[in-house]
Amino acid sequence: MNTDIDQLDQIVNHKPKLEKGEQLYRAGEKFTSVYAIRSGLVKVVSIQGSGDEIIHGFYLPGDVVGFDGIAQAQYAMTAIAVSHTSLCEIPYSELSHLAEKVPKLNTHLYEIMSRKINDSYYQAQLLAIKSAEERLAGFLWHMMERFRVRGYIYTEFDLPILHREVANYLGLTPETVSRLLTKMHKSGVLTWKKKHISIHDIPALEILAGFNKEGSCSQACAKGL
Amino acid sequence: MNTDIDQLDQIVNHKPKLEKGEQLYRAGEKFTSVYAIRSGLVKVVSIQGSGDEIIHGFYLPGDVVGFDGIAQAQYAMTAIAVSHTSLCEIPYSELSHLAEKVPKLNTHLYEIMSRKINDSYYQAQLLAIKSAEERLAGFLWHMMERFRVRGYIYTEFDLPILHREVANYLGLTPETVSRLLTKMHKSGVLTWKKKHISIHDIPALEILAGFNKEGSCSQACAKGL
DNA sequence: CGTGAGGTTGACTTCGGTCAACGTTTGTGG
DNA sequence: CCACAAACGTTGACCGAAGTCAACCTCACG
Repeated sequence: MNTDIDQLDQIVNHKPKLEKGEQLYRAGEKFTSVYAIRSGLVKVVSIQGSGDEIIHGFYLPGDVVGFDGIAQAQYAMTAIAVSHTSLCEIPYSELSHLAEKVPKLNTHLYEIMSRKINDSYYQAQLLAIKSAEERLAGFLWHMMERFRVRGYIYTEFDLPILHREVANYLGLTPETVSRLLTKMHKSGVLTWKKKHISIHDIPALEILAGFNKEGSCSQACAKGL
Repeated sequence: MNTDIDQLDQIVNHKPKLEKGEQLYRAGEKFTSVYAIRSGLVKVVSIQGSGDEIIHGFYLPGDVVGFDGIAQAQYAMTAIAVSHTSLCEIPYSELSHLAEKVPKLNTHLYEIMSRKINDSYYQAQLLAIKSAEERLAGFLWHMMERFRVRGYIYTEFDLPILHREVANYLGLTPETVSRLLTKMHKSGVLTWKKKHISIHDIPALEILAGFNKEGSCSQACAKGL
């Protein structure tokens, strides 16, 4: 077991930190590696001809980005550091070579990718859910949950992303996000000031996210991610 | 090469056909197999406590469903046959066992899963795109493209799904879908009558889907799926 | 300081959802 | 094979949630 980890360690390159706004990889570039995030925050986007971007996901420490590149041997998306970020580069050729000798690694990779598939199902669900309030509440609840399962403090955390970016991710406008945050703040559910989030009333947040009316399924589903 | 295929053939169970409406697997069930679709159409949904479903994807012959189950050793979604469907069951334990001996199989599986990840990125993009018209046009264009890359006739094809289901998938209402289809029909872009689609004006469809204003990226990206 | 990016708030508009009535197709049983 | 029912599809009138536009505020940073 430990030797497996050791072998993995040998192929990992510890990349220097990325500054805010720097690109990790660009859509269309040759696919070479996946990256494990050690600290910071990365957003994965696709960039339209008009220049604006569509945000497909935010990735926290412990997440792995770059799997979008496997299918076509080139990255399908662009990954950008949202804050100062340090990461590990894992060259794919060496990874798959190693995986041939360590079946457990394959199993693990399948799990990661399967989880990503379920993740995007969850996002699709967020977007298909009607109201803006449910989307935003659902998004914030999901972020909270991600901190929780990682064993971090989850009622208070930093989220160094702009309202504009959340709006983009949820298919809303910054104005709507702002209005909803004001509303949630006034009703004592949570506060988001200066890139810091404090959750005050988790049950209320879950109600806003629409968990109650859908029964336990949605919440349980989301929790699994 | 051929022997690899032979080995794969040995672990595949050729399931009898599924009737319309029958479930292939249910969310929460123990994960055992993935399924390759031979003919017909399968939808993958999550079912809410309220009883209604959220449709996450439609799968055509040649697609493989069931990867949602890997992450947690149980299916995260429910798969339902939309029309009479025949498929191959591929037991996952035997698949991963075989993959240990045939590295190429792993590579292939990674590609399939990576493609699925990109697929759901594309759906998220559809949902995040503002207008109902762009969503519907984008959806229809994408279906057409899927027939095209499979080498089928792609300006005429059967799509045995209800308006209600497309609406659900796109986060719209059946009424809106109906109105838009009427509009597209009148303007000579395409016709969808009796579960049969005829595309008359592909460039017009692409404009409706918003490909022009986003430059080549979105279209190229979607094509890769 | 001043400047510019981001956030907030308000007035107005619009797209698409809702509700309801009606038309059409499908499938079933007599 | 027809008749009926139920599900699906279409169309219209209306309404509300969220987008747009604009003005103003706040804060970080040079």
